[in-house]
Amino acid sequence: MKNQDVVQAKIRVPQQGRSKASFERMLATAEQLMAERGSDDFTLNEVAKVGKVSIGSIYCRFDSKDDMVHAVQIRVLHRVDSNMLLGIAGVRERRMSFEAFVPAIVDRIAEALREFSAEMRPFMLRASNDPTVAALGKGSYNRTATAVRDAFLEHRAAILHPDPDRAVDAAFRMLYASLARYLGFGSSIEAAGEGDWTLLKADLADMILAYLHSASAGQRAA
Amino acid sequence: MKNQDVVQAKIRVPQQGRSKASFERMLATAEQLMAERGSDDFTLNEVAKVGKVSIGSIYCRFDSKDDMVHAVQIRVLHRVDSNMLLGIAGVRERRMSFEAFVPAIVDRIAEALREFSAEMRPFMLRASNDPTVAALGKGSYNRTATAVRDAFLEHRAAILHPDPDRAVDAAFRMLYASLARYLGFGSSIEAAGEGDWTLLKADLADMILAYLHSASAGQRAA
Amino acid sequence: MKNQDVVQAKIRVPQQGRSKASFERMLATAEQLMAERGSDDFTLNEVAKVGKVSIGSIYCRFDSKDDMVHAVQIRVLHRVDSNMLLGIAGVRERRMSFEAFVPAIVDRIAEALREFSAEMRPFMLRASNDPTVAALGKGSYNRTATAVRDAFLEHRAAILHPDPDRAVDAAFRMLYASLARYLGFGSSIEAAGEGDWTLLKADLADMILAYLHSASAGQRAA
Amino acid sequence: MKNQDVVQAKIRVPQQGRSKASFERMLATAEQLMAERGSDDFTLNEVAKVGKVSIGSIYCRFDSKDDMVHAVQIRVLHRVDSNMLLGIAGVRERRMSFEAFVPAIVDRIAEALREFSAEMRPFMLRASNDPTVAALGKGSYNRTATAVRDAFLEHRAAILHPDPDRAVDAAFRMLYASLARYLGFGSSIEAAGEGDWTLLKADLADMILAYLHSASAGQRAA
DNA sequence: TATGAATGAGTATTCATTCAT
DNA sequence: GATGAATGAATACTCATTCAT
Repeated sequence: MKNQDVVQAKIRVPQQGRSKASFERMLATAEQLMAERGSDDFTLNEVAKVGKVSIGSIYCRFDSKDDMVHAVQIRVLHRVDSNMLLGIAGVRERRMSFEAFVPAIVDRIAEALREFSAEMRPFMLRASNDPTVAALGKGSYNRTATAVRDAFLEHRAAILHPDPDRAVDAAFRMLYASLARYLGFGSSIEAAGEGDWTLLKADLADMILAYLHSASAGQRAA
Repeated sequence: MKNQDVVQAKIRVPQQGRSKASFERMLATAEQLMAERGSDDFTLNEVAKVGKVSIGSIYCRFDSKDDMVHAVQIRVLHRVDSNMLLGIAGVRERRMSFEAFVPAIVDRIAEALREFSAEMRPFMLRASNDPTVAALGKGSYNRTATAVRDAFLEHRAAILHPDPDRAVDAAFRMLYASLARYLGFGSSIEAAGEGDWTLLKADLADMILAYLHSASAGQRAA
Repeated sequence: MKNQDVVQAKIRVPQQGRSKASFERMLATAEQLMAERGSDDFTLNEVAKVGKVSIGSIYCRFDSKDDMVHAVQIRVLHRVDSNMLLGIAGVRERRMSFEAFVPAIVDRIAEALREFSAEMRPFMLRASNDPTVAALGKGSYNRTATAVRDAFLEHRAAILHPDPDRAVDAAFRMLYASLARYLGFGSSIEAAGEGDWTLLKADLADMILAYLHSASAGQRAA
Repeated sequence: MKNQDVVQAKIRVPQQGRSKASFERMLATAEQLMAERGSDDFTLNEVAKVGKVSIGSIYCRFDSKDDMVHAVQIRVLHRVDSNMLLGIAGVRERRMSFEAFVPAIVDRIAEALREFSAEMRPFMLRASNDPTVAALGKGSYNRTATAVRDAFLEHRAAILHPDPDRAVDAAFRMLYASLARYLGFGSSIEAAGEGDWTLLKADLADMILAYLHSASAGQRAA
């Protein structure tokens, strides 16, 4: 939240029709170029040309290319967040048994990430060198993490693990890391796309279920 | 294996003392610059200056900057591989119970990656845009994966999961993804370093143990 | 004609005053540097410095140094062509006897080439390695060749050679080669400037006259 | 003659077997590379690699790359000169009528140039920027010119032109320029290779014959 | 004498950013 | 506000020449 404010302060969002339209075109074009290339190496001249806006207009809205990238990221994360949060809420509403809930929510999270993987990848890579991108990404991650935690804890009774809160967090973190890696979000990308997506989701659900069901765990924890 | 040969063909490795020393200095300098910055955006003039070699000397050894980066990666992966494989072998030799073995090997893998995380990170990021880097990284990953699989399957009797081979693969993949993410290997880096390293290792060991012990899994597999 | 279009497509010609002026300065500077050196080995930094434009401005107009060279060539050839074609038309209008016409047109062609020899030389040399330069040069050559042929064939009655069309072509080719060589257009340049220009023109006129007047020729033709 | 001496002073020609062989290999390799590329843009590293000599050896023999190019040129011109002079002598010995002699000597000169066109072209182009190359070329040209003049003047009686010496010079110059241009020796190369070689030779012979036979010429001379 | 590794000035080209219109 | 031409620092790469061994 706070981060978005920091970023938005550097961006001049127009209210009027014509300006608004060209502002949207800038952001959409930059997003498209990044998604196509899988990285942030687009030039502002490309945005100007493809988006039919002038370089000057871009600098009229943003103080720098970095600010533009951040604005695009915010745009993308808005979509990711609503898709993700709505999806999680949808699963929650189905009021399934824990054994049915786990694969369902794993699937929901996996599909939400997959749907936006092309748009998110450039930011994942950039995050290592750009603290603002990292912070914005972390914000989105946290929103999802919270929603997932709440959904899991509705099934607190079914979780045999001695420390349910911590176990749910660990499970989500593992889930997110595994999905992100498969989707090629930069990490150890060499293995991206390897294996079968459906099997991956099944295995991850199995793991989470086994982990949260296991009563013996936690003994070894520090 | 084959990939390393392909790459090494593009590099002229000197045998004699003086040349060898300056060749090493080039690679060490490039590695250092990349590790410091966390990315591959160093310039050859920097390498020349810091490493006290001339631009010409660099081009005497490598056909391009890309080839130099690949040579650095090979150098790093050699160290990673020996550390990792020796570590895994060391754990195997201790002939522990499965319950002791799992945290031990998790710890070993985690520490091997952590030791080289600064050196590996730039290549993880570059892999998305450079197929050679991706292939070299995959080679290293596969060598570790094989050693880990073999070590786990020595405990085949303790694995209740209906398909031990697949389960071990899935567990390793999950483990690697989680560690890589924590170490900031590009993937969803926004969460890198979050949480406690010791706790993470414990949780991952718990998950793997619970997963491989669980007999009910696999029912959902395709 | 077509070649010029192809080349001009790669060049962004400004229309407005200020831009136009700096664009002209680039071309004029490049032309001047080439003419001074007698070859195409100028650098873009020289053009930038001497022409008081920035490197970036140059790349704003041309995609590459090659494209700039081609643009300069087109500029030079425009001047050569108009001078040449007007000169030939001027000779034609004087409606002289064939014996007066031949030295007159030889002189006209010779002087047109001589006037632009410094500007043309760099392109003559570059033509061997640059197909676009060769094609542009050929275009200009052909325009002159056609005009010359037409002018000679107005005197068809005076040409005793059994195949007037072929003879006129051969005569023009010989004339062009001899003048180009004298002017140092690369060919066997070692002899450039040797002898007297006025005498050369007289001798060439004599040769052409003798050749076109000779009725016995062509017997040996294949 | 004098020029060759000047050049040879900068070259250290070895006398002993092994050195001599590698010296020859340098020159032959450089010549081959130039003939293949049609220009002088080879690198000394290429000569070292292809010719299996070391860079150091090259600089042991020559003070600079330029000196090496000049040595190659001398080597080529030796071959051109002997071929040309022997050919001309051969034609002379056949003691033909003037009408048979002219096409015969034109053919001889044309074929001699054609045989060595690939080897000579790089030097023709370089002559514009390298006075030594120009001077060496001029020496060779002059040796041929003298031999040709002498051969023609054996037929002095058949030459009706009022100034036979000057006419023969002019005819040779025109002949050489036309052949050089056809063979692509840099000059107005755009037209190189255009038309038919056999027809070109026939036309040139016709022109020379007509010119030397014509009694009316010279009236217009200054 | 022979070797070939090392040198480094020099080149074309890119691109975020500025600013006159 | 809007435009897009202009800027110029920065970068990968070349190659004749030197010199330690």
